[in-house]
Amino acid sequence: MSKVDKEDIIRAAEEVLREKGARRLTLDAVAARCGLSKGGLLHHFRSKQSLLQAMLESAIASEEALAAEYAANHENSVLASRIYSAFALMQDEKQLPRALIAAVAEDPALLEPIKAKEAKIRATLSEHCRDPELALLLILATRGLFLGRQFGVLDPDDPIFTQLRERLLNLAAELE
Amino acid sequence: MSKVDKEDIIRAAEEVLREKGARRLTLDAVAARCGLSKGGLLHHFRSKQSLLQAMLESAIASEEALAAEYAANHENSVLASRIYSAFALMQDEKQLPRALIAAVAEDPALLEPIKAKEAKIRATLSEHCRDPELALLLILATRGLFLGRQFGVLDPDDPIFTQLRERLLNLAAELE
DNA sequence: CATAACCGACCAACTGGACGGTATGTTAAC
DNA sequence: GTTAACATACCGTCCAGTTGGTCGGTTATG
Repeated sequence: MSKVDKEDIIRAAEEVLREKGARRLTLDAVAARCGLSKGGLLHHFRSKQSLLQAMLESAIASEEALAAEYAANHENSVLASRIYSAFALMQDEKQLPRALIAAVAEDPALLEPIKAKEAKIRATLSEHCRDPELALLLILATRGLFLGRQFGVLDPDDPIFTQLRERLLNLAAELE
Repeated sequence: MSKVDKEDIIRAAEEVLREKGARRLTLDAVAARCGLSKGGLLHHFRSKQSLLQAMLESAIASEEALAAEYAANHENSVLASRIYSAFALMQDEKQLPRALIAAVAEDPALLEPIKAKEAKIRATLSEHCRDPELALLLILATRGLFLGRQFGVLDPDDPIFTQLRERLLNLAAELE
């Protein structure tokens, strides 16, 4: 049996979440999913909350890394890098940050870190973009797509994802 | 004691949802909230799922009514009416359609009607707007705001709500 | 008109299962 | 032999849904 680490558990939790919905994201289900007993799972995460927190942090870190990578290769891309990272996160089926849904369902207070990050991004936009309001609008549209996909309201294969990705990145380029 | 009807129960459920989060949206809590026993509640809704379904339908109906009202007073406002209705729904604290969150948490399949409505709106946009892609983008930005607020990621008093509302409606007017 | 039959709205008590968390091993590495 | 990484077996709670009944009103009947 292959060793299991926290990363594996987070992946497993995301899969359970995707397949069964937030309500059925149980410790038993996650444990079973990654071939662990519940005791073993709780050895890695002391409580369900701490697992959810880790899921959120993992999602944020992924997004941050993707944005940084893009920004490193493109000048003046504060806005574009955020759009890019959101789309990249979406496409990566393995690391779907559905944690959002579960966190909101379980305890809205878990969203504090997201709220903080949100404020930071907006501050940066105000500084670097000609039209911060429009810039924010593009970010919001991206999030609309993002959440629509996470929620299953939009078909993941819908061509609008690639269409709007291009469009949004073009519009972003004009703003910075 | 005042009679209780389905509408009252849906309101009560929305209040519980807003105050305690999706995880604690229980039949007991809803029953207590509207001064009913659980048995009485289940007399009106045969199951929790059917209550959630009704909550969603109620939210959809509200949105539809608001959009229709706006469209009746404005020519060529297929897009604008949708933006208007979303903002109006947001502002109405009594009828917050948090049902979305609860539904996703409980069973993603409950979102089918929303998915269907979504497709219909997009079809209409394609027909009536000069630039359907951009129109959809505006809708998505609106939804980004909407969900951000529902999730508690955005502060309800944030001035961007009114700012972006104006901006979005102006942009919409240029498209149709 | 009286009353029996019925019905919708509602309640209190309960059941069975799910679920988060704990307590207590067991095993293997260092 | 101590610690990390698990497993097994529980416990207490919460919760959806069931059951069996009450009570007020309406309708049908004689």
